[in-house]
Amino acid sequence: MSPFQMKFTSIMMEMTVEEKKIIKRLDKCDFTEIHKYFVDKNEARKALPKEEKQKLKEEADRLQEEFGYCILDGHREKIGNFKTEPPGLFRGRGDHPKMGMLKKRIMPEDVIINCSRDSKIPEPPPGHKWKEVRFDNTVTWLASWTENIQNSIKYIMLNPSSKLKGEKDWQKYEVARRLKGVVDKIRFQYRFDWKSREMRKRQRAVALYFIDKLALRAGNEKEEGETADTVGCCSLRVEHIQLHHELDGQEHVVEFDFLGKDCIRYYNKVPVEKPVFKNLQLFMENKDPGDDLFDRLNTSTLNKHLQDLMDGLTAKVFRTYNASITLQEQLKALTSAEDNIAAKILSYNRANRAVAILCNHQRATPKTFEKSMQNLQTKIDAKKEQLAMAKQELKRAKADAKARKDVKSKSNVDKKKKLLAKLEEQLMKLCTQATDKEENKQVALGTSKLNYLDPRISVAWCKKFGVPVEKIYNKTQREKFAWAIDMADEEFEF
DNA sequence: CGAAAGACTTGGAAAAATTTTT
DNA sequence: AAAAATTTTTCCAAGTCTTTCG
Repeated sequence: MSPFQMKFTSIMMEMTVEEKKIIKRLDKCDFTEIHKYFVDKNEARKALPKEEKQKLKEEADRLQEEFGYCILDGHREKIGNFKTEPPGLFRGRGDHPKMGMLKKRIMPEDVIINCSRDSKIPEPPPGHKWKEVRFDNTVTWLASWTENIQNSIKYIMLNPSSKLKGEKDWQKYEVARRLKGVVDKIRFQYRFDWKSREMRKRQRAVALYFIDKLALRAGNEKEEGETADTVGCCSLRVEHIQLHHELDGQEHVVEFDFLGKDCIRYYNKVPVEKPVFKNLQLFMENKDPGDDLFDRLNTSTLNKHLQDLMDGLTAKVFRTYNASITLQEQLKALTSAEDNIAAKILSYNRANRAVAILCNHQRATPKTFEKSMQNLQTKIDAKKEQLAMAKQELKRAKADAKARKDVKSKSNVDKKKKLLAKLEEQLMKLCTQATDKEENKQVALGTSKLNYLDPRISVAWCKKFGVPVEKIYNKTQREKFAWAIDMADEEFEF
């Protein structure tokens, strides 16, 4: 049974009286034919002749050109998502209570346009009207509508390459850099608060320790039954941790096991400082598994406290700070100036990976992983064979040169030496690739690279070690991080 | 004040595009 | 030139945090 056959009430509601006469139970329906119809349609599109595909692409480009840009403060800026989302079945992630509900088509009558008073106001499609046209320059969105599944607002906003988003991004990292200046004090403070007479403070201090040490998310409370059951730091429940006085030779170990954002599992066994352990025991006393671990704490009181410690400080700043500082430290520790470019890039990826692991950015093992690993191994074996051959040839050439002592045979030795060196370098590169791939099997690097790592750290590293920025950031990423590429020299320090 | 609404950032998977291999 | 592998882009949410409302 497909996941969607679980939840059909919203579809039943959309059916006409006539349809309801024919279809009484959706779970008894056979959908294989309609499924096949869409699969075939997809195939047909793929099999289209070249010219037809070209035409389709041109049409898409035309749409992008006409609707994909706006003028902000006199500059033409790219829009991130310039189309509304099409109707369809809501999937959601993990065990979502609303899975399979019908997502309705967005009509012009649902859409609010936000633009300048003196701009050319976009025309609604013929025969339609916008819900509203407003001129609010205190917000950044260009259009919005309310989506019918969660009843939340969706927005049309600018692309990350825009000046507006770039400046916001820069600000974000500047806040994180300010945290660097006060983090020692804050750490001292929360250690002190572990002993507070007030339970409220103790919980806050332990939670903050987790957020800082383990890069947990804040964990806002969620409306039950509206979304999948996931948690962050403040919303952890007793059932999500287990205490071990001693485990695998370590003392005071906390075993975390819970579903975080997007239902990604967080599993970790962490030795903690003794007062934390004692406090956790206290927090768990006389509670059921389903009870809140931090019953005297929520994200808004935590953030209020953080605001008092530093202007602009919130829980997520710790994630940004710890991610960026980790990248910087790891790059420093792993990079050697005398390495070749491939080895330096491996070092970069490893530093990036350390951050992704800290932030728990996981991915499913790619479907083709095993095979592609095997292919790589085959290449390595072939290269090794070539190398062995080249070694023999060099040996022979040397013997030959020794016997004949002429110019020609000497230059032949040089040639063989060069070949050998080239093959060795190629083998090294392949092995490096294999290592990188294996270590990256279940780690997703993209999110940290895009959202947590101050791009100036990477740019400075590139400049310092002579690695072209294109090796680290692709075109889109370079556009997003244009501000940093512009700004950072090799001396930049986070 | 707490709850709801609003605005904006962060997230992995799937689709599409591009590159490499056969 | 087709197929396979890899990289990039799109998709569609799901979080965080701020503002507004009752």
